Amino acid sequence: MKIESRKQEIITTAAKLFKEKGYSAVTMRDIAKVMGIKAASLYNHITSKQDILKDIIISLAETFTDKMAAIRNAELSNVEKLKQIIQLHVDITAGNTFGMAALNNDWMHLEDELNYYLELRSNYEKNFRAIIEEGIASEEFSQGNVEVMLFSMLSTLRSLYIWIPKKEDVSPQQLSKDLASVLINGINI
Amino acid sequence: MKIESRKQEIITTAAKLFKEKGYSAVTMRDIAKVMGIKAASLYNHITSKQDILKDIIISLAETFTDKMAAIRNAELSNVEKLKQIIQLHVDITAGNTFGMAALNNDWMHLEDELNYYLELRSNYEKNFRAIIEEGIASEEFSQGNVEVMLFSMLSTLRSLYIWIPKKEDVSPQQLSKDLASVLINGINI
DNA sequence: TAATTAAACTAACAACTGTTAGTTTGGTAG
DNA sequence: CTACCAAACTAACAGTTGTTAGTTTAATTA
Repeated sequence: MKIESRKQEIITTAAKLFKEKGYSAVTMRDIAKVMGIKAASLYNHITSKQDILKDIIISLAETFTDKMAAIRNAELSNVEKLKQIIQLHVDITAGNTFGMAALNNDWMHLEDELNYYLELRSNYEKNFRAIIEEGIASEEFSQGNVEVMLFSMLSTLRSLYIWIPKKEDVSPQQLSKDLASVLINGINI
Repeated sequence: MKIESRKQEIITTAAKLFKEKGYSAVTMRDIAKVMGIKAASLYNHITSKQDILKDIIISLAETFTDKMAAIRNAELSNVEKLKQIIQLHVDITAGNTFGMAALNNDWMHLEDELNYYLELRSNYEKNFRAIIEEGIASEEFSQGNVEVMLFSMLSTLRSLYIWIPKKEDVSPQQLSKDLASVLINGINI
């Protein structure tokens, strides 16, 4: 269906603009202008501005939730699980920095799906926390403030959308490796 | 001057709303409603919406720039400098989570002062990077990807405004300590 | 008491917002 | 050749936006 691909073009364009200025500051006329058409023409393909935001955010959030569940249930050491989480973030973000910006900055503008999104995020964080706790229990990780560990790693991974576009020369593979090194071993000698 | 304190009330209220929905989604009528007055009355105290944003962001950015310069030039080990940077972020953020949210999320909506802000931020990052590089040269820090180290620490520190309000029971002192431990030593055994 | 003044008010503006309705265009399939 | 249809268009809407102008209120000062 051609309508699908045109719709996708609109969503991609919108995500790019949302990253620059945020959902609220982007008008339908802005999106249309970038695409070289009039705002009213957008409605041949999408149903509303809100619908664009939902399409960008929910699919990403569901992907994270699904992959996290797979990692959590895998037969792996907790160190290995952590490395897979890092790779998950790097891979998804490298493939869609614009969408990740919206996920991080514009989720509060979701209307119907806000609670659903919050559930997904809460579920994700719970699994992340559990992996850290299990890693401490198995003496893979040091005893320390679990919340600070979680917060620090999650902040870094969630900020990748800012950083990756500035370092296009770095491969996702190398970045994952370096990130794992810093997040797990710190920076001391 | 009473006008100053009333102006400050407006700025604080605005910052609170900016944190929730972002600068663009907050209207002058929103701010006025929270203060129990009409939107037009705000203009007895402030000159424009843009002026509120500038007041919130620039003062914070200048504080960071000044304190960073002081730390950089201090007679301290690089480990100690890093710990002071961490404490700087924790202290300022704990004292003004709303303003820090605007600093992080709404800087792109600055008009006249956008370039000035970008210079301050660039200067800040340059000093931060230099401390890491000097720490590696003096063998205080491990050899590793400097950009990833910088990015990871900065992402964590910049996200504090999200995290601190959720953990009101933790003292800034304790948080700085735990953060330093995780950022420097990582989470491994 | 009279004058001053900080800080609120009402009313209005021009521009912009997301969205709808109905129409035109140009290429493709029967 | 005709019918169809995706995808653009023009025109318009009702509501919201930041902001200005001029006015009222209530407390303080001279």
